[in-house]
Amino acid sequence: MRSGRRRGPYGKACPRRIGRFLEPCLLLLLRSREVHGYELLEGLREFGFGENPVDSSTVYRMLRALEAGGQVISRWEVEGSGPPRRLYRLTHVGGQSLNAWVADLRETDKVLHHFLHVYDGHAAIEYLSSKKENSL
Amino acid sequence: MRSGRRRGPYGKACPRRIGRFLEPCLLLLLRSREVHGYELLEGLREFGFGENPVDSSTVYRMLRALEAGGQVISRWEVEGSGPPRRLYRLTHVGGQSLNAWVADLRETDKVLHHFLHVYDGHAAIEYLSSKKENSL
DNA sequence: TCATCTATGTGCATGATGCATATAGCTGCA
DNA sequence: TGCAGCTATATGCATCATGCACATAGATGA
Repeated sequence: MRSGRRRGPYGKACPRRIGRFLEPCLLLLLRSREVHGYELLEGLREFGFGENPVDSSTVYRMLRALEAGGQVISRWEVEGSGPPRRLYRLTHVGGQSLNAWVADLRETDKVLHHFLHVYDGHAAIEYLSSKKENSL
Repeated sequence: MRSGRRRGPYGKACPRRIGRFLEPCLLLLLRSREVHGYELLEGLREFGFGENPVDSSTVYRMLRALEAGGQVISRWEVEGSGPPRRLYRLTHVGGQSLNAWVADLRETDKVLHHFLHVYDGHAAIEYLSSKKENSL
């Protein structure tokens, strides 16, 4: 019980990830070139979506939402083998959004480090030292 | 637009936090002594819930859920001034849960660092180098 | 022909969380 | 005396992110 996955809010298993982490990962993967959704599913493995894979429907829906928000633009690629692919590329707005995400994620990183620092006993909990007189 | 908060999934604003980060924070704050909910609201400011405060209802509901799961135990404190307080303390199960959370959060930390590393251009995206022949 | 892989997409359910609101005791002020 | 405000806990409702089941459809190979 509780080994990498939680007794999930989502039926069987749910990874403990950063909230909406999928969005900045897609933006980052799209930064260098045009990619289609199915290929992004593979690229996401690199960012913690390997052990806890994200569902394909979530990726496709997120891509359509990003396009609706002007962060990416898509075009159909009908040539080549297999069913047609929708190729996405990042827009200027999407690049700015990625930058904003990164700024937030650096803050998240600080918070996470502080939490682990306190857990490891290297820092006291502030409200405890300021309210020590209450119960000690 | 998009400055620390998102055009929210939640009406006005929603912080980009670690998923369910509230739970391990409460467990960590309860590790050292008995605390009541209202006091935990103040202690949470230390863990990134200062700029984007968590709603009190969320904290109280989480505490009841933790108690239902045997991770904390509560008792009423009727003495003292003000309305009665429900004092919570960590159980052994809760301590184990905290340890499991920390293990997961260290993984989250690795993923986050990798993301920022790639963003800063210090690492290539793996699926790009392995599939270069596709479009380049 | 039929299974399988690639590729995209919709419908539905659930969990996490914010907002509004309720209750109630206590404090202090006018 | 009454009322505002603080402490403290709690419920109802709405919304968003996400997983699961399922649908569609071309290509490939047995």
